[in-house]
Amino acid sequence: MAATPKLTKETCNGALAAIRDTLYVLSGKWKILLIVSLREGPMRFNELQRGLVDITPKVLSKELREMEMNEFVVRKVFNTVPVTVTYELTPYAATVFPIIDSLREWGVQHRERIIEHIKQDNKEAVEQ
Amino acid sequence: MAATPKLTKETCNGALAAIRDTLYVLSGKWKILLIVSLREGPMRFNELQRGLVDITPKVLSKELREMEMNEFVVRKVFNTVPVTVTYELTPYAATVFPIIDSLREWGVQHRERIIEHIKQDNKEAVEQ
DNA sequence: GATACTGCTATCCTTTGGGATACTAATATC
DNA sequence: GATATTAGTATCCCAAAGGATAGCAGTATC
Repeated sequence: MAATPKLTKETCNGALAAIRDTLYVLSGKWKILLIVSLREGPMRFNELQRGLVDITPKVLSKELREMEMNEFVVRKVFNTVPVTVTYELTPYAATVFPIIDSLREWGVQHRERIIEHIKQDNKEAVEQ
Repeated sequence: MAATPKLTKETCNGALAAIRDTLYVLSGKWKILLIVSLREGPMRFNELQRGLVDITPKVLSKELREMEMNEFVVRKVFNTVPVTVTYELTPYAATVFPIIDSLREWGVQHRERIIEHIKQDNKEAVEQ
């Protein structure tokens, strides 16, 4: 685990470039959410679609194709009737878990903070 | 620091919601990059614009306004001639540093991996 | 023969994020 | 009086992301 470098103009520019790279690969509304879903295990196309309410097949298929190209998922076709296709995470996808976990943790705490704010506001409103 | 919960359907849905929240707050092309820039210290509008090449004043001003609303930055106006305005991170902004660091680290390693791939490809091409 | 299931693709359309360019007020400096 | 500086705003515009809807191939089941 690399330590956070001291922040100078140069390391800042390096950080900006690295972060741009990451955001580019994980771009779009769905890729991160798909990885989260697939952490439960391999899933079929329709399962993924039902899990992520509101994603249309067109978009789902596009995102999955991009994730295949980036070696995040492997697509496996099974000779059943009707065919089943599963998508599963690669070991490389596991390298983004730290990102996902930090996003999740922050989201949880952010929501708690918002709720606290609302409680505060209500209290102040009653006191007046 | 919360441990990563075991992944079940329920925790997965909770994770999805939390991550959606986070992505919503950090949405847009620039907010994360602005936080990275401001980690060096308070900066003025034009400094930020020059630092993030290609951001237009319209977009910069919009992003900064949203970040102010989310309590990520504080805007300070100084009575100089001409006026100077600085933006600086709040303590709350520091809570997203773990996200930023994970994005940066992944980006660095991803780039190294890509370069390795290219080297491999060249080697194989020569061997044939 | 109609319907259902799988995993998609095709077409069309809308939204919106964000870029380009120009412009403002207020003062100081040349 | 022209120009530069600050921190923006105003207006227009465009490309891309993504949603809505329909449909297809292949087989099984009712």
